[in-house]
Amino acid sequence: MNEVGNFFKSAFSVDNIIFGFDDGDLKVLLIKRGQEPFKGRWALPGDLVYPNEDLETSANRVLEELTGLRNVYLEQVHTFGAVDRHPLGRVITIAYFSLVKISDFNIMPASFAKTAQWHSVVKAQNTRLAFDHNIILNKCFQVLKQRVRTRPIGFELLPPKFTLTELQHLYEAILEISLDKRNFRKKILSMNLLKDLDEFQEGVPHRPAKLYEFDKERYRQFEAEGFSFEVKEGKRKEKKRLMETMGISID
Amino acid sequence: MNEVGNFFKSAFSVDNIIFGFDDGDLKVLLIKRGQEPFKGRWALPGDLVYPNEDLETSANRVLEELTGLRNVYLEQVHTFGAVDRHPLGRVITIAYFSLVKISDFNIMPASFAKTAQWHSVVKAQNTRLAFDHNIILNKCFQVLKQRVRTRPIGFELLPPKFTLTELQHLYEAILEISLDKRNFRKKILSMNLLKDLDEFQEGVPHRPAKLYEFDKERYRQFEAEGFSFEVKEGKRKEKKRLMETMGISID
DNA sequence: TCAAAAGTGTTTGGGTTACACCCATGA
DNA sequence: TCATGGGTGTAACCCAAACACTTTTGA
Repeated sequence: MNEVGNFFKSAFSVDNIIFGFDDGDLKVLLIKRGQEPFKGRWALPGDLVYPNEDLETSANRVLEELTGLRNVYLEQVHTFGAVDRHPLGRVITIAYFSLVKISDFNIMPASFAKTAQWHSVVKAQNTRLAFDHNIILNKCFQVLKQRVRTRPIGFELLPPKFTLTELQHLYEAILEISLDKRNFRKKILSMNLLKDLDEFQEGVPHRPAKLYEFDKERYRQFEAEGFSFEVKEGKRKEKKRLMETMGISID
Repeated sequence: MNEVGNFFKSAFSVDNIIFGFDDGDLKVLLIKRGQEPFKGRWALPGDLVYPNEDLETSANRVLEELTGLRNVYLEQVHTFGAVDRHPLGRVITIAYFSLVKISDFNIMPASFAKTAQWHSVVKAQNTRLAFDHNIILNKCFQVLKQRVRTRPIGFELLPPKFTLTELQHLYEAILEISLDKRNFRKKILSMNLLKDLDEFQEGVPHRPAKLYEFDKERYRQFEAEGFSFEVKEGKRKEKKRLMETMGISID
């Protein structure tokens, strides 16, 4: 058996499903494979895990090498290990997803564009990706959907300042449902996770919307309390869930 | 050693966190390690994944070799891969949890008792287990807690016929909260997942409770529909969540 | 008759849902 | 003045939560 054959006898990799939001659409960052197997196909960015590297470190490295970004939201989703998932040997892969602000990508190096490209998640799901990456993408999207209902992580995908409508469109894109504007605003604002900046959009051909900022401090506070908060007066519930549902309950 | 050789030195295993319920207490099946490292310590059952074996197959094998049981609830939870988690080399482990009926263990082989033993989950958490198994157990318990709120899987831990009180105690043990009897019964029965057997407990020193059976057929139906169901009359919600919360919302 | 657990209904409040019109801006 | 999206309130309903006494059985 040759070198490559030995190499792939048994190995593990990470794949990092990088989600972004732009143009009212949820996107995923894919890489065009330059070599076999699956040369020319789009694939999820990933790499073998280095011997001296924790899994999460590895997932972060994949992200940073590709985008230059650090300290983004990262979550382990699932490990895929079907015997035949890699044509060259036994490779299991640990899938993570990241949430990034596409606005940060303005500073991307030129070399980037050659191989990496944002794709609409829905379209990518209907494209034949390399390896078992369709399955992985589906699973990550499904977990993202669920996560967004129970934790206020949507902000990770938006620029620092955003409007409520942008936020609503984000939730609609992820959940693939439409939400009622008034109810959405009531709920989001009642969470007290947004700072009203008293600034407004500029250069829009309509009434400019108010800009908000995510209150990271308050988020950390909620995080510590498991995303629920004390109710001041009411004697009914001791704690109140922070999110849950965020609209109509369809899974 | 060269790069390739380093990659080759790694291995992956599965650990199967086997939960059971008995005596009003949530239990986990642990193994006493017979050799180094961690000789004499309690550990989660697990094994290296065979080259020609899918991960889930491997987790099922660990369960079957230990207990003889097949076709039990099994779910992948998380993959642990800290560089130093195994003293003998780089071994990442994919953690699964299983839900079994302890009543099935009456037929266990005698050899079983030597090494495997049920432990209260809470006590096990406060015991120093082998490797990073405390972390793994905690994570699995946490996921079980969450899962039990959103899917009717509690039945997997009970004998085929059970009383509503037993079911309530199960939920209380998993969620580590106390539940209101009347509200619990209302909610559980409203799900229509229980068959009233019109049978009763025997030989108990008090009024015998009615026995119920889990309606597997209806469960599969719900599963297909994503654990929500159509509401007949009401025009407010098209679909209604099946579970969620099951009591007081504390995480 | 006593202990022990089974079994059972109603009220209340908070949160989710449904729903429609006027406002501010740039073109 | 027109098009475009921004922004706002209220009523109905549903469900979670709170809560206590009677019943049945074996000892």
